[in-house]
Amino acid sequence: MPLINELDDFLALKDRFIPQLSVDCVIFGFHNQQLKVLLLKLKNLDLWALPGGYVDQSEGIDEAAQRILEERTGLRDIYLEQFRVFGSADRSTKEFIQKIMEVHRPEAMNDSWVLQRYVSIGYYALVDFSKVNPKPDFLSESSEWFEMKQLPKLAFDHREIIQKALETLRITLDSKLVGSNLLPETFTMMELQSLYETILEMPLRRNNFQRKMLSLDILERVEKLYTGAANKAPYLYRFKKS
Amino acid sequence: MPLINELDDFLALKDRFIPQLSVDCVIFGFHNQQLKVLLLKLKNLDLWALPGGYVDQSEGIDEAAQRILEERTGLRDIYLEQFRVFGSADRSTKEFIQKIMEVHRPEAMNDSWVLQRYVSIGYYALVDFSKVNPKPDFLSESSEWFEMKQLPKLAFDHREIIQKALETLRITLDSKLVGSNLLPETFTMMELQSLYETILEMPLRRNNFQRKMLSLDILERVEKLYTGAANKAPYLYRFKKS
DNA sequence: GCAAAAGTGTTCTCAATACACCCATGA
DNA sequence: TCATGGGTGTATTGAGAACACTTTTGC
Repeated sequence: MPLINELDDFLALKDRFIPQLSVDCVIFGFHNQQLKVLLLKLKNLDLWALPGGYVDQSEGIDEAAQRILEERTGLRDIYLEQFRVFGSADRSTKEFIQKIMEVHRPEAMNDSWVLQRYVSIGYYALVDFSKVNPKPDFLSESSEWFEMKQLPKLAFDHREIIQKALETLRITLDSKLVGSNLLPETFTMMELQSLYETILEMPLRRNNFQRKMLSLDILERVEKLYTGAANKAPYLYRFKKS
Repeated sequence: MPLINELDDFLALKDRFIPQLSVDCVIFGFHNQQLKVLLLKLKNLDLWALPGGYVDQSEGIDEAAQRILEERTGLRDIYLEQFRVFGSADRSTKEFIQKIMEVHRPEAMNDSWVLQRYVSIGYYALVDFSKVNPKPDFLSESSEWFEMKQLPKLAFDHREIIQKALETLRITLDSKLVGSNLLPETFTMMELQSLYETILEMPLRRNNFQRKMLSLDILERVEKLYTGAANKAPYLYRFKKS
């Protein structure tokens, strides 16, 4: 069984990683006017989890997060932001790891290094939904996008981590040019506004939003987009390089 | 020699702590119109360092930071904020720890757990300067306040950590009621303004500053302060409880 | 009374808001 | 030509900046 081999191989890597330290990534995407998060379905369990991993002894924590992201999405040089460390004494990681290991290798459970208490560094990532090619890791059977509003049953304290990531995203929304990472190359003003409304969870005024965005001098107009609808064709925009 | 015993005792604590994870605290105080940072002078070295420590297996990271702060300042329930993790692969911790250990126990150097690579969680703390009773730890011979503008030679990447802490403090200045932690119980408007000017490193207009602070509805006037100077006596203010 | 610093009033500016209008598109 | 949604013009509001003025204190 390849599954067991993979787990054994992984458990043998103990010395490669910094012990009791993990990285969890909240990967945000935007699709169909919805803010989405990429989650992994744990094998044989009715539980989902954030993409995560460990920090190799020879790599920095940011590189570890980039590597984990690349492994789960196929994308390089993703926009990434460290936002908080989760390290309270009563983080319920052990119970979940036990559950996971029971499914795979009950006999290896007692002395494994993964059963220790963990401190986890939270990162959030912004990706172009359409470019992501989700890949589950060896502990999970699938990888799917979920709407922020309809998250499934989550393992560990991952619901809290997602919540904190979203709060951070909201606070830094204006200063971080979030759109340039979450939207495709070109987009309409309505899509950009919809993104902001979704993140902030509040309606914005169409005309004022447009004026404000244009006044920031970060967008340039491309051609018009003819959808076939019986109304004025909107311009497509793109973020300026510089 | 008590010094050596203390170090040996400490090195024997290996299993109590989460390995390769440390906490560094940037303790800000305000005195004589100056923003200050509390630093420790490493024994027999011309180097200063931030108060720091390790996370006990049974405590959360926030509690660890609180414990470290209490040990170095004598104060409980300090205002504390996690601001960033420092974990790049090339953090120059090993060289410094070697220097420190050479001074104390050159023969214990090779296999010690403190010589490993470390990931450090940065916290900043805001304290009432006048209430702090600085105490050095067993690796340091003294504990002193330094002006932000005149920091001494610092070990590790502690200069960078202090810099990042200050940047975070600046950004969150308006939303965090910084004054209520850095100033004594009562203070003049001029002192509050001076604090803001020091943190922001920019002059503010006296009259506009006063109006803005009063309009926030977080201050209450106490009695006037008669200094003996030949001018109008300023009111003393205090932060409202609520 | 005078200098010095505290406190208040008033205008100006600019950006965010709100409301209104014009433009393009396909049926 | 009409409904629909995109784009722009303009009045209003409010916070912050800039300037001026009044008040209090000890000499």
